Amino acid sequence: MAPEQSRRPRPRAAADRPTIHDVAAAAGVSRGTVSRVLNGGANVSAKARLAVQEAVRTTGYVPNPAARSLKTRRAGSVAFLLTEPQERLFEDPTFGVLLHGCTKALARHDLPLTLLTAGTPEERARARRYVEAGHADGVLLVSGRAGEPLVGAFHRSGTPLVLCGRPIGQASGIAYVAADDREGARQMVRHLRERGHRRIATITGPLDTPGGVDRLAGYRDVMGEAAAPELVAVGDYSGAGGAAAMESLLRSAPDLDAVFVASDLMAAGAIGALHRAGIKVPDDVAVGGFDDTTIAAGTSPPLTTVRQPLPRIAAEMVRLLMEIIDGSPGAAVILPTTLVRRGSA
Amino acid sequence: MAPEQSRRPRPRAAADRPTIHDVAAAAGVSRGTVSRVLNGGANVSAKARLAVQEAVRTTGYVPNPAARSLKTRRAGSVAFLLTEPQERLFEDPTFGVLLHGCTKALARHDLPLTLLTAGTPEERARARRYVEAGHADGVLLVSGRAGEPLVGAFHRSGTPLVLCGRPIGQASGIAYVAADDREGARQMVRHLRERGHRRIATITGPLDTPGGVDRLAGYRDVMGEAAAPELVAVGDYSGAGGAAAMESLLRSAPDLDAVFVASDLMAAGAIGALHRAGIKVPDDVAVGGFDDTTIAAGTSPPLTTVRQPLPRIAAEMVRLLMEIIDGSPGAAVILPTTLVRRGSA
DNA sequence: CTGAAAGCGCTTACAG
DNA sequence: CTGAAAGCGCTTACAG
Repeated sequence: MAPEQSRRPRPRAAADRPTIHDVAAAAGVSRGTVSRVLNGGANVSAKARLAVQEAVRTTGYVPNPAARSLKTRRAGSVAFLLTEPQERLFEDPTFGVLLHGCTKALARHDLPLTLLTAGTPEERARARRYVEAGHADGVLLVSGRAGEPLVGAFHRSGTPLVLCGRPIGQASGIAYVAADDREGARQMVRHLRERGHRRIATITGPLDTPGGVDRLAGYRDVMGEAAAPELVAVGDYSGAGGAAAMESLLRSAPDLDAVFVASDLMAAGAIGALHRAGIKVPDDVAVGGFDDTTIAAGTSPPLTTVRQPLPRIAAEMVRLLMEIIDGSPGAAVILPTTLVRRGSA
Repeated sequence: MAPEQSRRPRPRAAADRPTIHDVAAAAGVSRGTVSRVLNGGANVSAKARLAVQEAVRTTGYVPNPAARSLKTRRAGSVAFLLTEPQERLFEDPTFGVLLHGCTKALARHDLPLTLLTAGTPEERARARRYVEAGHADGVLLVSGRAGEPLVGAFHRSGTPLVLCGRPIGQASGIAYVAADDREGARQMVRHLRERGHRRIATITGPLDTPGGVDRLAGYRDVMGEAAAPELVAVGDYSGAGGAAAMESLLRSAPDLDAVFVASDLMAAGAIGALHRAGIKVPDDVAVGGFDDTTIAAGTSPPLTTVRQPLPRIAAEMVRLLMEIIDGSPGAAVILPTTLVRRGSA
């Protein structure tokens, strides 16, 4: 343990902040009545309500969340948990958009979002301790790999949990929200075929992720027997990994005329590799991506890609989590993708 | 108010979790002794300590954070506040890296990070309410524009606060951590000059941000009288904005032979614009960026840029905030940048 | 509709 | 070194 581990913040300033007692005194009512006004105002006379509201204003009262939490047994916040080893998370705009969308959706319920990252066993233990201490009312879990231990742990402990992406290698009954990865991949590969391409390669995501598995499956659905092994390279969702996979495909299948890449970030890497090899996009090789993040508009040529409705995914994740926290059994929500045509294919 | 605003989570499962009382009973000591063991263990006999530790293990006890918080008047968490209007935040990897770095550094103090975004007045009010309710022990504030109202508000209320980037248009005495933007810009422009470029343009950040102002100042330091007005275009830190600014420069100064762009994301946009104009990078026009995020390695050609030590900035922000929470007066920390040479200049 | 009272689960002087 | 007790600031049956 590093010495800093024991450093904890000191109390804030003075305890001169007004409490519910001060408000009650100012309004000339009991603390119970103040509390009732603050919590929906059932069974409160208009006169009492007005007096309390006025007193809240004049005293500048803000309820103490810890006290409220202690009594209600609700944390009043939700954890957003990223389970990935690398910094890769922040290389790919996908996560940021999701994070932002969840933050916004939660804000409408006045719930803040606590960010937890858990790439190492130590971080996993910390995240679990945090949630199971009751610090969060529920967990939004992003990027779980096959058999992610925290998914199982939270599922078993009854922690309200919603995943982003179809769970792989987990017990059934886990709530999740995902784009229709498989159909999205089909849309892209069909598009490439309609444009006359036949030797269509693919760069997949990691095969222990739903985006890796399902987008490859969609590719195979459309390609059928044309999906030769030398046309498939496994990527890792990074830009550098996309470039490396492209170079490998160029060696294994030099006659390829198109490539479907399972993420925009990898597609940007692949386009770079094609440029360096002196291959023109889309004239020599067409490139299709997946995600439609800001990366897509920025490549040269701009990337034809499959749009995941990320803001909607985030909103649905929050909606589902709220329902589960309220006692619903959860669900799987699959959202449609759309093909976005730009210059690369 | 939307109806969902009133929806709040219900209590978690049963209150069957062990409390400090159960641990005390199991260990055969008082609750006070359990608490002392849990909080550093001063003045506790070895025997009592062992008994308590064993009891904690057998009962599976985890302290209730709300109860602890109520008593100690510490929130036990820190807010990471992003004050920007757009989704732009998540377009630029800079923020993600910072966020990740702060999360990791805080984790070493066992403090979770709560993400707050405040681009609109409504969000600002919410963020302020949140922090001033005592939900956070301090605030890490990123991307404050000149005169950002929340900076002033937190500073005045005595909330422990550390900014990322030099504050502009604020009272003095606000703690911050920043890269040496001005010197970093000088490094890049000097490099371009050493490579023989003379008509060096620049695309700045917004001029109400420190990165906008200070990197432009560094450019002017080196360029001197060669910094003609037609060589300066103001960008907005977005990829599209970088492209637009580049196109504008190409019109105002068609003879430019290099451009220093104040962020990698804008530089990527600028390179795209140059490609579309049929201008070769770096042969016709050299391009230098700023940040050294993952974007830099992904452009074609790879971007020569100025590295901001983002992980270190994050670590220093957390270190400073901890000190301020502990009662220190704060400080300004300026970290050196380094030139990273790749293919674009 | 409202007040008085109990209690959520901790921490921390205060005695001893 | 340790226990008994007070109290942090709320909410919520319970009476009335």
